[in-house]
Amino acid sequence: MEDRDTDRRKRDTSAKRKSILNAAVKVFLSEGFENASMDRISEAAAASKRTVYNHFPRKEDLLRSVIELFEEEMRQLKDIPYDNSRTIDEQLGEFIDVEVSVAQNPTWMGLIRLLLSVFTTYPDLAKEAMARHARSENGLISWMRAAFLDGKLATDDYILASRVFSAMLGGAFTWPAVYQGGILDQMTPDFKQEIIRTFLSRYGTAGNA
Amino acid sequence: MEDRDTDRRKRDTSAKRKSILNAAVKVFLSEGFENASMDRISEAAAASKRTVYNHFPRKEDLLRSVIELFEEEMRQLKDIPYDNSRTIDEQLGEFIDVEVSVAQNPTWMGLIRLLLSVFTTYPDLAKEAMARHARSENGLISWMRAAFLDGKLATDDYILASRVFSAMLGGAFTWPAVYQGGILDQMTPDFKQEIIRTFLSRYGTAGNA
DNA sequence: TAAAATACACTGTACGGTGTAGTGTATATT
DNA sequence: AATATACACTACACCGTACAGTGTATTTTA
Repeated sequence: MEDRDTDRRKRDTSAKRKSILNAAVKVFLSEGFENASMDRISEAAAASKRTVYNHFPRKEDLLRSVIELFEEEMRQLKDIPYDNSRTIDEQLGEFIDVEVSVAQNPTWMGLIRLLLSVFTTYPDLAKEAMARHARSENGLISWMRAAFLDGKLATDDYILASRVFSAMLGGAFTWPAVYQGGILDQMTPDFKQEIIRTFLSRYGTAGNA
Repeated sequence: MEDRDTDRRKRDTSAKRKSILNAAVKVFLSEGFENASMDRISEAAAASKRTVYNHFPRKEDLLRSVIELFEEEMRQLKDIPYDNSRTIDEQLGEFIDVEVSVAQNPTWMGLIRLLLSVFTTYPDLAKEAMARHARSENGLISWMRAAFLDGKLATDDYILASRVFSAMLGGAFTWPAVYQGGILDQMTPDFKQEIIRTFLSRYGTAGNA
C-alpha cells in the first residue's frame, strides 16, 4: 500500500514500439491492411506476437498509430513560411516541389492508398484523419495571407486563392500519382511552370504575372 | 459423335448474372472487397453460392467485372462535344458539372475507393483499369483542340491546356470527394466560377477571358 | 528484482472454394 | 402428345486454411 511512484522502475520500451510501427508500415504497404497478419508484422519487427499485442491491443490500434505517424511526417513538410526576399514564382515552386516529392515517394503514396482503403471498414478513423488533415492544410493559407499583405496577390480573397492553388497541386501531382501506378511522367518541370503561370495569370500582380 | 452444334439449347442467364453483379457492387461498397464474403454476395443476389461461382469462378473475377461495369458507365458521361454556338465559359462549366455530379455520387466515390483499395492486392488489375481510364479522358482534349481551331484558346498547346484544366477538375472536385467523406461543401458554385476564371485568365482570348 | 519480452500452444471463427444430389423447364425428338 | 435431354440453378455439406486474439510459463534485461 505504499506509493508506487517511489519504487517504479519502468524501462524504455520506445525502441521496440518503433520497430513494431516500422514493421507495420512495411507490411501494411506490401500486403494491404486486411491481408497483413499480425504474425507477419511481429516477425518483421523481430518481436513476439505477444509483445505486439502488449503495445497495440487490437490490429486497429496499430493502424491508427501508423496513420498518425504518417500524418505527423506529412505535416512537417507542408509548412513553408513566406519569405519576401524571394520571388513568388520561386516560393510557389517550392510548394510544388514538396507536393512532387510526396507524389514520387512510394511509401507516401502507399500510405494514402492505405488510408483510402480503410475508409470503408473504419469510417470513424478515416473521418478523424481527414479532419486533422484539413486542419493542417493551413501552411498554404498562411503563406497566401502573407503574400497578400506583401502586395503580391491581385485579390484579397487569399483563402479562395489557396483553395485554387491547392486544387491545382493535388490534381496535377498527388491525385494522378495515387490513381496511376505512382510514376509521374517526365513532363513535370514544364508542367510545374505551367501551373505557376496559370495561377499567376489570375492572382499575380504586375510584378510577377 | 454427331455435330453437337445442332442440338445446343442455351438459355438466357443474363438476368441472374446482372443480379449477382449488382449484389457484388452493393456488398463491395458497404464492406470493402476483402471483407465482402461470397456468401453474403450470393445472399444479396438471391442466388446460390454455387451459381455465383458458376458465373464468376473466383472472387477476383467478380471484382474485375464490377470494375469494368463501373468504367463503362463512367466513360459515357465524359464525352462532351465542342459547340461553337455556346460560350467557352458555359462549356467548361459543363465539364465541371459532370465532374461534380460524379464527385457527389456516393456509388462512384465508393467505386473509386474500391479500385484504390485493391491496388495493393491486385496491381495488374488496377494498372489496367487506370490505363483505360486515362485513355477515356480524351473527350476533354478533343474539345480543347476544337476550341483552339475555333480561335478561342490563347495557346496552340491545347494538350497542355487540357492537362491543366483536367488537373484543376480533379484537384478541385473529385480528389477532395474521395479523400474526405464525399460530401462537398456549399461553396461549389463560387468555386466553379473561380476555376473557370483562373483557367481563362491564362488560356482565354480577349473575347472570353 | 521487477518490468518487459519471449515462446508457444490454443480457441474460435470466418471464409474461399468444391462436390454432389436433386429440381424445374424449355427445347428437341419420337 | 409423350418422352428425353441439356441446362441453369439450388441446397447443403464439406475441406483446408488463415488469422485475430489470449493465457501462461519462462527468460531476458536494465
